[in-house]
Amino acid sequence: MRDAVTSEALREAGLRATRQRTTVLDALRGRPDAITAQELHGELRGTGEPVGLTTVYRTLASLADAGLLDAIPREGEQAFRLCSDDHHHHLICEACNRVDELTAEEVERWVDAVASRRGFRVTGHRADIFGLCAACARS
Amino acid sequence: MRDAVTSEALREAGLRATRQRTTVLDALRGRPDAITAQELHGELRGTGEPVGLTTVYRTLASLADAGLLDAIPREGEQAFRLCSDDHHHHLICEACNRVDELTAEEVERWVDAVASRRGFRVTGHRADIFGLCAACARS
DNA sequence: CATGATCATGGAAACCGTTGTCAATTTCAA
DNA sequence: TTGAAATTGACAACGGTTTCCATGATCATG
Ligand SMILES: [Zn+2]
Ligand SMILES: [Zn+2]
Ligand SMILES: [Zn+2]
Ligand SMILES: [Zn+2]
Repeated sequence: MRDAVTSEALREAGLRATRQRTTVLDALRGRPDAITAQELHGELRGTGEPVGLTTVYRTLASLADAGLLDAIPREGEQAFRLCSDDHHHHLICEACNRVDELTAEEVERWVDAVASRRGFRVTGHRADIFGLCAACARS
Repeated sequence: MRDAVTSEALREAGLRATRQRTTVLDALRGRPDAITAQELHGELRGTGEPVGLTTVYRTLASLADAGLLDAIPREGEQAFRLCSDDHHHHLICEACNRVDELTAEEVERWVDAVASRRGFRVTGHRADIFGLCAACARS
């Protein structure tokens, strides 16, 4: 019963709780870094619960659609990370791919101010910081 | 001699001022929207100054490297737009691809505050607003 | 339990934006 | 003018992602 929460989350996302999907979602839990479909496929390949590459791609896309994952663009490919429901921004380490969530009142106010000043109808915005996390910077 | 400025800009970027490169850079002048390599290649195909697709790709990449262009990521591909030298953010219309530059003191302060608070070594940041420009919103 | 109807899986092939290859051409300093 | 070095462009290759489709799992319903 170690994946009761996982199955629940999948069902809430409107997805059947298959072995593959719970495996993918479980692999994401507690992981501080964003990971790509290919990387995840590689990691699962070794374990007793492999998941087809196509299925990993599909599952990550579905979970991101459902708002359970954030898509973190990386050089030429796309990485994913479990995220909270609420709107947030990111602190992204380019060395270890760790992603921390940030709330940013000043950014939200900036967006509103700019939009109303220029008659712009906002559908979304993005504000992320790239660099080296404390651990990576020290080495 | 209508492209004296263009040639000059190319040379400053460390690139020879060939017909193809001046054509590409001229096509970008005065254009309010970001455009992809394929789109630009298509537009130039009709004119008397066509440029090979590979060359368009290479030229846009070089100009972006030189800091003359901003790369604006679009669904699965990359669009480019002439930009100013100084650091700035973007107001991006998803309908007409118009891109306006924004300066944002609040954002810069936010980045510094977050970084110093979490011992993060910043190498870059991004803050862009997506939606519909005044013209597109009204239709 | 059947028993279909629907959804999910995964290997292989296709897709598509982009980059590499390389012979022919152009640029530019001397 | 001239030759070394840079540039061009048709074409092939690349790599992440998606599509195909035959097989297998899931889930109502009787
Ligand atoms: Zn790190
Ligand atoms: Zn925000
Ligand atoms: Zn617009
Ligand atoms: Zn900034």
